[in-house]
Amino acid sequence: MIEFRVETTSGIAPYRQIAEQVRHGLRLGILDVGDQLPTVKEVVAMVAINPNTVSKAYRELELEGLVEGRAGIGTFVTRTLAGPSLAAHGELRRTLLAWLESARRAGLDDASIDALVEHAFHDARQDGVA
Amino acid sequence: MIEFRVETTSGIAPYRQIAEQVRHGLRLGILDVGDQLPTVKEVVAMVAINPNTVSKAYRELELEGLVEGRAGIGTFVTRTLAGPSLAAHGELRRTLLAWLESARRAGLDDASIDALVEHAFHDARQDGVA
Amino acid sequence: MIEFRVETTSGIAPYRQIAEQVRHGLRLGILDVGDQLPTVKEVVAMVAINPNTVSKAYRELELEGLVEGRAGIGTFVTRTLAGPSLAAHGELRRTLLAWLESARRAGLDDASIDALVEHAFHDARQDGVA
Amino acid sequence: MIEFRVETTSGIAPYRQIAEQVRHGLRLGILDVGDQLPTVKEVVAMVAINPNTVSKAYRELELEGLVEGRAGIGTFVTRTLAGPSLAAHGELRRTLLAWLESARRAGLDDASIDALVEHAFHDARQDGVA
DNA sequence: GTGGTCTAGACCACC
DNA sequence: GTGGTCTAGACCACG
Repeated sequence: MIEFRVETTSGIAPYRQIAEQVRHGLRLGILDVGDQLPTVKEVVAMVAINPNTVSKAYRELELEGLVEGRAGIGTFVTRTLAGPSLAAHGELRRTLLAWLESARRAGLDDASIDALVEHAFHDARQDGVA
Repeated sequence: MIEFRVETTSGIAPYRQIAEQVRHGLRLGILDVGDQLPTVKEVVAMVAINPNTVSKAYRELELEGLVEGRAGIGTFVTRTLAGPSLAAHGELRRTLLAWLESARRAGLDDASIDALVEHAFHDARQDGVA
Repeated sequence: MIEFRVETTSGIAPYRQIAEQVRHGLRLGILDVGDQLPTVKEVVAMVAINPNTVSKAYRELELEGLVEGRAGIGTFVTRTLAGPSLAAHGELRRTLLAWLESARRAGLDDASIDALVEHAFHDARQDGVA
Repeated sequence: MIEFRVETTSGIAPYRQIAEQVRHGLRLGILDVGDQLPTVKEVVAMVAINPNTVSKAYRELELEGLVEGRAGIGTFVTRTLAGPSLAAHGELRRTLLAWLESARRAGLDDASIDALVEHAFHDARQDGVA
């Protein structure tokens, strides 16, 4: 069962965080077609937010055609976002974690790592576009 | 001169995006003590947002003691966030860009890369905490 | 300015009725790119429903990429659904109204006309599919 | 035997869709006094919904005095909604299908046809009322 | 003032 | 019990 976390200090609307975490799960193969999402009540118990906020996230995913709510049963995945590249994730993940470890050893804290990553990715995308 | 970008679709308040980009610049050594931030007018010309929004971002940074507004002149950096680890950034950045390149070659699109990175980092932090 | 109507007896959720009427307007050329939708408050004054219900309709349209809400200004059309067939609408509309008139003269009430239309259209779609 | 269809995406409660389709049948002469409706089990096999939902639709029709449930046997039509205009339906239907065909030839898709029909009918009723 | 979001509580439809 | 919807009231970000 996928687990949700909500950072109230991030400035990102909780319903967006929930929806994004589902999309990430679909992309990483953690969630697959037919899987059931936690019920609204279960999410509420998990992260202490209002049921309507969870419903809003699920409704948005439903409009995107990713999940389907079935009254009285729950909400289920109807489409995955995982591509053929999924097989490569394991190796990439290992390399990335190794990089993270080296950054930590070099004395970078989480905020610095975030800054470095976001900056590098932004530049790379610019290059890709150019 | 630091450049700002604002993603209106991200769901993050524009003033937060501006402030965060300044903090990143301070952390990465792109901005240093004494440097002048773009004036409100310059930012407005750069990213097409309301001047009040820019002022709000600068005010927040001033409250954090990172910058100082001098009436009629501009806003200046008073404190940096770059640590001793700054020297290691160049090498880390190169390795990270290489990783990014390998992810692209493996067929991952931006969204998948985001998902992978966020997931790996979250796990790593959990481990660190544990 | 497009006008909304909400039938509370139809069994269709009001927010769906609002959204559908906007889509129809986009399809019939009544609404075009750049046009402003009524503000939430104006709609509330028009049809006496809760502001949140209107927001829900507009948000759904925004997720579909049809409109864009700009804080402090209003909600604006960003994409039309009108196709090249738009030019033919005038003539088709006239013929359809003539048919309606003949049905009325033959003694059909609104309910019978609805039944006849829905039945004919359903059959026609089946044939089209087959 | 009348056939039912249920659109789960329409936002209309399934029990309303079933009941409405029976009323349409009564209006178009497809169902007549004495005819038996499909049993709940048959409907369930036809459209894959919960038996309770079918029962609710039949109960509503019974309250309207249109059908009568006979325990252990089935549900039977007790009143028709077809008027004297029924004789004219054939010709009207043919003309309507011809109109539909011309709309298709003009390049309109189903959604555009829906928009045009609903808009024209709404206007016509307004005129009639006025 | 406008849209965006969250909370709280309620009712309905479906299983 | 589960999701879907509406109402009411509140706060925030933006212009």
